[in-house]
Amino acid sequence: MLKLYNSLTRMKEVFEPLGPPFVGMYVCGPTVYDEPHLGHAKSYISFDIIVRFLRAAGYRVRYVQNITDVGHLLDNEAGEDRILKKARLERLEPVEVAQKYENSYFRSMDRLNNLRPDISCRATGHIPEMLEMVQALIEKGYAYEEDGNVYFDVRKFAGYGKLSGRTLDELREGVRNEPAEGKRYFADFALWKKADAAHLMRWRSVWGMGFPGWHLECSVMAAKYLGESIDIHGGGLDNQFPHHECEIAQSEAASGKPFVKYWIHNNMVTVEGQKMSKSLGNFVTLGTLFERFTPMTVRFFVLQGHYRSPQDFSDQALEAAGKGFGKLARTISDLREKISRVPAEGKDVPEGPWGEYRERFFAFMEDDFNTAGAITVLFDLAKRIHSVLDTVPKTDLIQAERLFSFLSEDILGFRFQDVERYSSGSLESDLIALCIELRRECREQKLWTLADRIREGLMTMGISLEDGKDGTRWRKKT
RNA sequence: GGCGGCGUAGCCAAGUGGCUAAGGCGGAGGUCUGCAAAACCUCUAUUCAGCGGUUCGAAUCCGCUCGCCGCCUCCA
Repeated sequence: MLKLYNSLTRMKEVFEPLGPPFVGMYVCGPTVYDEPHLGHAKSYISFDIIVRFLRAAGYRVRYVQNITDVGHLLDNEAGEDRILKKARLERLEPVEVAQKYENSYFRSMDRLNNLRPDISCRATGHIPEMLEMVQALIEKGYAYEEDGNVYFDVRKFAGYGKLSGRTLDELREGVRNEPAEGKRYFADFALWKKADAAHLMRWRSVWGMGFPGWHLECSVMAAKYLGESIDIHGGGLDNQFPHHECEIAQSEAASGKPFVKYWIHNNMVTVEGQKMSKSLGNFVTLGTLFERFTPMTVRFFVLQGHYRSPQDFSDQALEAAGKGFGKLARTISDLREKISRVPAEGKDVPEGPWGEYRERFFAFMEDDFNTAGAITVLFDLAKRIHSVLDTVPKTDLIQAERLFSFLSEDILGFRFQDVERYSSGSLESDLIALCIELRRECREQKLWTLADRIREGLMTMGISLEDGKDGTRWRKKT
């Protein structure tokens, strides 16, 4: 029985999808105006785990993620948005900026081994649908037009504030900026903004040339691909208000139906104890991070925390995570060597001698995706496997490999080939075999210094040697 | 200022009313080994920021204090 924390009710609830076995899940994607960073890693790994686990639990998930490639205003008076600003700075078309960073985003997500969404949809590809929703909201009396801008009238929507737990009065106290011209009420938000010719990304509408408000794309694309009521909507905690609050208002006002059954928000990251921001100069892109830590180390690190807890990225913590991950990687490597078998696709879930571990793993995952707890089961299993590696029947080891692979690769999304051997018969493996043979002869003649030089030399090339009873084995250093 | 969250060993971190407070990293000792590495075994928080309260019983609930963080119409 899967329980998950619903931000809407602020409680853990039993997961009961609207139309099992199907699950519709929408996750707010990136605004593609810059390189992906640490926050994206934590966020999208967290949601990847949710998709993977739901599938492992038997659900048929449709995972939709948007790409925000259109105009959201910066604070400045020029009315410039992030993408347009970047386009000006890099001397690119806005579409080129969006494409460039979308590519970069997916490259990084691929390296983290996050599954691609089933539908990746761009805001700019859904302008007609957005215009329809704005029109519908005006016709139903939830929105009004003022000089080419269209605003949502939050006082008409009774539930405004239910997600973030704020009342309009509380919101008013927190107001720091003067409301924009033309708004009837301070909390009203833009559905459509007019744009002059200097604004490169603009579209024709019955209210004149303009561009859509930020919140609109998610309401429209979620409805288009998942229906008016969806099971799960995910995103960063920083988007809970106002973005998701506004999505609810638009969608529910337009459809008259509940928009989302379960809201899931992941928490934020800090860097060496500080908020990550460009102004503090501690902004870490994934490209930079991957120069120092492997994507799997980052994935392991993220999963050792909980998605609803904040997480601090520090060198010390990442290094520790890398070592821990290496231990898991060696386990499956040892296991596969022992059973002379590469992992099969579509593996079964054994009920046999390892069933207890599977149950414990699932119990953690079913409790609001407690990946940290699930990983402890993996370590227990690894320890058990190593203890019995030379004593139990091969059939048991085959089952162990299937289970370990199912839990760690399929569900947690780890990828272990980094520590596996070069394919046999390759130049590398032949050369390494030669070194090992030469070292063996040195050792027979007790030429320890020379033998150690060979071992250390290989070590500096990232190859570690391990002497065992059955001879020397080697593997790529993790 | 308003709203919300967090504070668990040297580091990371799970646990949110009741057996001996998971696990990883690090550290100590041991088995194995020419030495290593890997693996395995043992040990490493009388205690969960502090103080007070509720309870037969609290890291877990309540109050206050201290510290840190997020949101308040850019942000995963």
